[in-house]
Amino acid sequence: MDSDAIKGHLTGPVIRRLSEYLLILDKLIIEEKEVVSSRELANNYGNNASQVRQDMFHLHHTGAQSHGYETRELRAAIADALGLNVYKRLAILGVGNLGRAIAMHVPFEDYGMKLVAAFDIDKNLSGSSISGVPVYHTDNIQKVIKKEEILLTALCVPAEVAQQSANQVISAGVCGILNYSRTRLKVPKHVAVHYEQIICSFMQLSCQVQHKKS
Amino acid sequence: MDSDAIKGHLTGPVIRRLSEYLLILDKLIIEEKEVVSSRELANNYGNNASQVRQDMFHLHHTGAQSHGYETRELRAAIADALGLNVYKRLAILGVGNLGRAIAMHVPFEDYGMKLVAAFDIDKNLSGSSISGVPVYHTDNIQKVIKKEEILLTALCVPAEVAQQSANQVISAGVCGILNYSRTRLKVPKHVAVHYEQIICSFMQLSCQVQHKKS
DNA sequence: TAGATTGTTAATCGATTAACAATC
DNA sequence: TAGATTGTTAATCGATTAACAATC
Repeated sequence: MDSDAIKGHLTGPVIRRLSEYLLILDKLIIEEKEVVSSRELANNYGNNASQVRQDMFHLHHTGAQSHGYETRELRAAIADALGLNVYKRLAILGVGNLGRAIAMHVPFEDYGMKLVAAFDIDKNLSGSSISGVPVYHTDNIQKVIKKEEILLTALCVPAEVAQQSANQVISAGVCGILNYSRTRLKVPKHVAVHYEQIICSFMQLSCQVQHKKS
Repeated sequence: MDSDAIKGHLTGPVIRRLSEYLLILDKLIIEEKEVVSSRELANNYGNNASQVRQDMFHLHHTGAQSHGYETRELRAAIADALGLNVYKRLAILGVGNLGRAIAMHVPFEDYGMKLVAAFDIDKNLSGSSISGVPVYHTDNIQKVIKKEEILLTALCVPAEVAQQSANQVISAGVCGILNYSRTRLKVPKHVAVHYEQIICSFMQLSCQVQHKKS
């Protein structure tokens, strides 16, 4: 397969946009729209048609006629390029409000992931389930991660225990962490960490709003 | 004040990094570290010293001696540049798990914002409070937003009602929206929208992990 | 055919990194 | 002084935008 070679060339910004196009396409598909032009897609996303076409170019997606892209075909091409056809097994650490929100409302199955476990330090939660997934006590992190062959983890624990939790899941084989805890993590080079500092998004918004006014 | 002129020149990527530096500095300050070098800050954030110094340059922050930056001074300079000294009043729409998580765990007060209201369509929640903030029924959005002079809103409602909710808050005067609902919004030009598509962050992580392996 | 829209290259723009003299 | 580290300019790199021939 040369799709691996293609994927290897996608840069961060392109990957991000492709994933956002995917959501837009899914909405269009539900609306039974069969064809979409680069211009329409750009209007939806908020960029310009040139960039959309450039992104398709990176994707090597040539299945387009000269009157737009087939929504379903494009959806499949993007999903393939992002590797969503190879299901990734996922765990959530911390079943507070945030962990719960993610477990319950993020449609992992539609986008190449499968939530298979959740962990919490609260013993009252052990043995319960959320969104059809068992909640384990944090004592069992290593054992369950290995047994369930979990690759990705969302860290929704307090900052104080985040590094320790990260260490545990990494030593059990996790190689991708989405970090919602308000702290920077030290991890080995083979592990990818994405930081989702909610407060930083608020600051960014706040800062931009202010300029518009003045 | 020329601080406005400075702020106007900060670009998106710079603003984002500055806000992240702020969190790192706060950690260092708690640890009673009084001076930090561009190299140390870069190690914490995960970029390089050159970029850190370039960011300080954009900030016009010259208060540095030739053996590092005073953590407290730098903290203040960044907060000033980001406009965090002018408190922004904030509301959360949707008190589900996500809205609750944000209300309870995001330290707005430390970063120039003040949460003053929450809204939910569930009448059982009306009149209750969360994190010391009253929860109103969505029928009162316009009235309360105006009365409380709310500028920013976090949208934590289901996709189906997101556009409608956005319309309401915008017409009441909100000019910045942090959108956690899985949908694109159509808004007038004077309104800033930041998209936080959680599923897209997972896809990005998943995609990158895959390449590291192959 | 005329019109719409793509695929692709080239031009522009902006962001990151490197380099180094100046400073304490 | 020697060493560490900044401030700032220049060089590099990458991402976005523009342009337009090719296609249906």
